[in-house]
Formats: sequence, C-alpha cells, structure tokens
Amino acid sequence: MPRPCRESYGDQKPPYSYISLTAMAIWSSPDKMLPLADIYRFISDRFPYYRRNTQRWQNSLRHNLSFNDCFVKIPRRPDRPGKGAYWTLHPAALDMFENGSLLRRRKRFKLLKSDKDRLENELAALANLNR
DNA sequence: GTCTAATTCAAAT
DNA sequence: ATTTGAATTAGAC
Repeated sequence: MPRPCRESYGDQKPPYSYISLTAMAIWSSPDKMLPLADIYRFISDRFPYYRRNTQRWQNSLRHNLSFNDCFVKIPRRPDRPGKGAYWTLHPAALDMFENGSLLRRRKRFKLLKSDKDRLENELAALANLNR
C-alpha cells in the first residue's frame, strides 16, 4: 500500500480495487482507523467516478470489510460517539500489496480460525469495557 | 485457457 | 450497519 494518492482519474474508473481504496482511506487517517461513512467520503472526495452508483459500490465495499480478514472492526469508545464502529487494518495485513498490483492480490488475506477466534474474543472483551 | 480474487446482487441478522 | 452466500466478472500467470 503506497501513498494516499492525490491524482484524479476524472470520471474514469481508477485502477484500484475496493480493498485498495479502503486501505488507502484507513491509511490516510491519523489514527489508522475510520468509520464506514468516512471511508465512503475519502473515496468519493478523491475519485469522481465514485460519486455515482453509490448503492452498488458501497454495498460491495461493505462486503469487503466483512469478508476480508484484513479489515478489523473496532468497537467505538464512549468518548468518541458516532454511528458505526471503526474499521482498521490487521497488523499482519499491512504488506498486503507487497506485489505490484493494487487490483488483485496474489492471495486473499485469511486468518487461521484459531487466530480469528482469539482476536474476536479480545474485541468482545474490549466492547464490554466500553459499556 | 486456468485459477482464484474481486465485484455484484441480495437475503438474513 | 454487518455478515453471508451464490453467481458472475476479470486480473495475473
């Protein structure tokens, strides 16, 4: 994952996958985590192409967040109120795009079930503390 | 042309 | 808003 790109592709579809765009958005934020609405905003601000067909690509984006283990949902802290949870990148997925292409990774990032279960337990515990 | 990641539609939660 | 699945599209080799 390289720099938060500033170049514009006009109304043409930018050469990035939703995974890449989402990673850029999260990467660009000070805390390296963003709520869904801010991810949407990052993408549509930079790429005019994504100011249309919002229902389609936003649904696809959401599908990616849930489906790919590289995105981790962090419960909101009570002192930072708002709507959805925060999304961040799994530490082990930071080099996800080590290979050149931002369109397609060589392999999908998947956690071992044991690691995934452990992570989910930790996050559940965190959610309890915040309540 | 094969392999499989990415996208889309969409139901269920 | 989030998770899941089936079907389809498409990038890398």
